[in-house]
Amino acid sequence: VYPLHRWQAVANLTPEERHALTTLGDVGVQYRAGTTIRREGTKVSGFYLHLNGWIASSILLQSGARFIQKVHLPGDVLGATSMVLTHAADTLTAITRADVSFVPFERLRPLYTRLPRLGALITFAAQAERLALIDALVVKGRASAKEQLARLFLDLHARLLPLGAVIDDEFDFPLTQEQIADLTGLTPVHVNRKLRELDATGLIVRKAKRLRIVDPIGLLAIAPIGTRQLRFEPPWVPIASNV
Amino acid sequence: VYPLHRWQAVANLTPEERHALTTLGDVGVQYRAGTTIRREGTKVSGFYLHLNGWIASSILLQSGARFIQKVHLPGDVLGATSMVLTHAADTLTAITRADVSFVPFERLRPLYTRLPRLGALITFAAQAERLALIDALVVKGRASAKEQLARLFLDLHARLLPLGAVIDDEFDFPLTQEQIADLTGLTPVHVNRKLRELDATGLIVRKAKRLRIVDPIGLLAIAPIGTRQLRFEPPWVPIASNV
DNA sequence: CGCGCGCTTGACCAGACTCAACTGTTGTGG
DNA sequence: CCACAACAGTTGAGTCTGGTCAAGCGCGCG
Repeated sequence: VYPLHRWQAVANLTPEERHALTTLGDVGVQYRAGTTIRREGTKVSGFYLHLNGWIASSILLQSGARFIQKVHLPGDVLGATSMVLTHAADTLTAITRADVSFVPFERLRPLYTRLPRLGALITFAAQAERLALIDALVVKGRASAKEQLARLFLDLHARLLPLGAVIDDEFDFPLTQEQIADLTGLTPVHVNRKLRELDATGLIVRKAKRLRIVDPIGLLAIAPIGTRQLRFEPPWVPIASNV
Repeated sequence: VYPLHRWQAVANLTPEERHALTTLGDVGVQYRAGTTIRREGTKVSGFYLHLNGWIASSILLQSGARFIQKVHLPGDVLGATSMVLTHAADTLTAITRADVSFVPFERLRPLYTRLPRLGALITFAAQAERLALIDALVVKGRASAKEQLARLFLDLHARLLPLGAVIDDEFDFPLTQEQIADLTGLTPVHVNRKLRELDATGLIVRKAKRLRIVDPIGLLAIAPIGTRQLRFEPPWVPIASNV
């Protein structure tokens, strides 16, 4: 089932809207770890709702290098940027075993005409993702390797929290160091060194695909940018009719 | 007047829609070069339509460093990401003398309810910007200084073209090297060296705040990523009623 | 006409990369 | 249940891209 926490964090959904969102996608499909869900450059006819697991959205450069634009978690909307294109902009790869639900683009059309609030909330989601990208860009542009890693861990922590996947500041962390490298734009070797450094400084503990944030305040002090608070029901979103 | 080319490139607007867009903003306000239009962290109540000139959207890091997230050109929508926040995410600064038209957020609400196609096109615009950010992020993450500069020039060239501001692959280029540095995440000194290198290689010519792309093919070969073609009237945008 | 900002250049430094070897872990098939 | 292959992680040595600091230059504006 598609979790609605991302939507409910920014608006009170009417039963009708909630129903429209939960029935939006096809039946869930499971992918094994390492499997490709959708490849960059293929024709696109829809996007995906993220039900379960971790999924990477990556892009290839002319040089053949790969960059992971974002690690997606349950509740996210996947591959929606490609709705302005004919061919997919990014490759979606299952990091762990993962479940997604496909949504043909056409199915959005009635949302805009019949449930304008949802149309506005789709804009909201896009803008929120855009903001996250701006932050990522700023960090990539002006922060050191260690600062980037600190931000990555805090970001994942904050996003896993509403999923109930964080216990005592510790959570499953399935990313390999190579994937962290593709995510930060660093090399695997350098990622390794800086990770051990963070570890040695007592800020984090890594063990068997789990990560524990030992010193959240210390990490926050390193992080190059603050966290953002999304606005609930902003004044441009139409008002719910039947609440 | 607010130029609609960005919108008309992706959809056939009805007269009603065109009217709604052109009457969306307040009367234009002019800012002198170097002036701040809106500062990061201040309360936001609306966004801006970009009428004229060059405008930078920048963000400060904890360290005090500045990063220019994007250079905006006429026809752009400015500061719209902050519509999901209470306080502005970015600072808008006029690079040249520039004109903008303010739009209170509330004014978008009737667009979603009464002109659902425009609601969908606002989502479209947000997704297109998001895509541009993904590309910028990928480039920042995996490209060398020279590659980044090549991409910057090609990007500006492509965006200035529909404005009629490019003559014989030459256009006004008001950015200082310090601003280019803030835009690429490099230092002004390094920007200078790489610019002269591009110049010496015969790829570009700089003179008196103008830039000429001498060897577009050569630049394209250096650029780390291709250009994207936006889809016209994608199948999720509601169909125009009275065309 | 001169002052200041933006551009240029040089010398040196450092963070991150490359290459390469080695270790530990995991999962799989005999 | 063990052997081993494959892969992830670790470590070291040397290099290079880009950063830092500092000084000089020149155009354009007041």
